[in-house]
Amino acid sequence: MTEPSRNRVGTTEKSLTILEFLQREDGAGVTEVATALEMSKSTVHSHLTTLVDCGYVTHHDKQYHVSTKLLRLGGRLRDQSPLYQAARIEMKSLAAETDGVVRLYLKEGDDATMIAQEGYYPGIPERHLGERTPLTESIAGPVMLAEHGRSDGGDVVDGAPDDAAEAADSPQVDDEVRDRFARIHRRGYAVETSSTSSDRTFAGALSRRDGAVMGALTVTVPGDAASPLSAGDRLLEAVERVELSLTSWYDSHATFSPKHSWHVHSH
Amino acid sequence: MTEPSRNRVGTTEKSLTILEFLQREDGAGVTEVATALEMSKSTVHSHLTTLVDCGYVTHHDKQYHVSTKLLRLGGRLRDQSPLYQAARIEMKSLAAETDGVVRLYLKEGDDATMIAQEGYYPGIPERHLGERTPLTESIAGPVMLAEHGRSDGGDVVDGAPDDAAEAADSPQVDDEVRDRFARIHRRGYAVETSSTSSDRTFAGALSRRDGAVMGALTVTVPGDAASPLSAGDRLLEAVERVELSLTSWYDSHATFSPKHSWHVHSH
DNA sequence: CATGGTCGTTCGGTATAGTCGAACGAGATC
DNA sequence: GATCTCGTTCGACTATACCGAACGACCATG
Repeated sequence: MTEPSRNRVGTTEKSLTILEFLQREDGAGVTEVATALEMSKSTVHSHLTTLVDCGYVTHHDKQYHVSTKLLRLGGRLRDQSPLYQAARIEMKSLAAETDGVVRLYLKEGDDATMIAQEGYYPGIPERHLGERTPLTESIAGPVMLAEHGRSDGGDVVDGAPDDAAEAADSPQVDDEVRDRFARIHRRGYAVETSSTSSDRTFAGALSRRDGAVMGALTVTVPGDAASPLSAGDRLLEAVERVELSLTSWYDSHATFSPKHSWHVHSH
Repeated sequence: MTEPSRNRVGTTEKSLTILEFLQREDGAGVTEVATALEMSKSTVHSHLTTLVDCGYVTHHDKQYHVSTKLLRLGGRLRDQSPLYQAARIEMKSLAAETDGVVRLYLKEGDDATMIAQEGYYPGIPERHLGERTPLTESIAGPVMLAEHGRSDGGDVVDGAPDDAAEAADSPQVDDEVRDRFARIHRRGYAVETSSTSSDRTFAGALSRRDGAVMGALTVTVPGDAASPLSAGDRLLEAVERVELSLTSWYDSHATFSPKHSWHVHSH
């Protein structure tokens, strides 16, 4: 937030700060924004009218709210991503057969972003659309780190200075992480039981044929589910089918589309 | 787009234009943006670095893409909306029982925005998350207009100068619109058969207890579905349950929260 | 009915900062 | 190794974003 490099265009930065403030506060008035962000009322008013004119903010009854334009722009990004295109069908059938909640994560850098969700039951641990969590948290991350390590062929923990190394920076947890990764490798997926509820979550990594980890697929079933065991096996089937569809997508789109490298974010 | 009023902060407007250009083009380089938007390269570079620093754009391999931050901000907006909170559970069960695709629309002004989707089958008419369509198109709109007219008690077509009046501005289609609305009133929901495929879509309006139309619920089933008749009845059940949950939400949150008026947009 | 308070909005002066063109360096292509 | 293209940096100019003050509306309160 505080300027790390000498970029430019502080005006845009200010507008986006106001936008995110409206997001956090679920709407606000002019003076409310001005006092909170320590700006003059007239400046805030200018920025808000600009955001309204551009369609990012609505202005009803002296209250400014963020509009659905952000959802529209973000939704188009998701709908166009090959990962979502490849996973849509399997997410639906996986959720239907396991009667659980299926979530699709996109790996970007050292974080995992939840970009799609299928199915719902009350009491499930909340996870918001677009929520970004570090790879070291919440099974979807570790399963990708483990898969990333396996694709390199060597040991992950004390191997190359990788993303995975950050997950095992403290030596005393080396064995623990190593064991966890070994278990993931053996089964092909990871399991986690919720600490608050009795829900079980199964997670599998989605890799391209060249080994690049693109994301992860997750299915959460309630503790009193009919057959919690088969959920893991069913997840593996879904993962394989998604990967198959994913590689076929890349094969068909590999012909001259340098623009659609679709951010592998490998380093 | 072209300045309708003398607002302010043209810089922000320029940044957002660049952002939307990246959205449309699925990523681009500096000069590509500069030539397309008729700006100097240095200016574009400044704006892009700012957007990157704020997290709205990623910068990999000399290509700038919009990031998932838009999805995150838009997703939080959706997840916090009472309409989505009230409809989540019913959307899931409705999709499971009809084996179709359930969509939730939010009424904002004279448009309907698709904010949630549950279920999927290949070949379904595409509709993107956050997509905004006029109320006169695509059943979700008309069903809201019809419900809006009913809540006013009078005839919609030549009644008060309302939102609905715009749907019937041309006199020769008055009867057609009136008949359609009457049919919707009689059954409680609207039906539409896809012109391209044989899919059938059932739509019902979601109103608050005071009569304000908040949105619409939609279920699309393939033409060769098992029991297409029951989908409409099942939809009605879902609509009633969502409305029940919605009014209870407003009752519990009515106690001093002027900020969460949640844009009824009735104007 | 009057009045003090709050809020949103408008207006013009001033100095900040966003814009532009030119120049530099890296990378690819032939 | 030469030439083109692209991304990035730098400095000067001036457009323009910022601010404070003032105005009008709207609610409470006396």
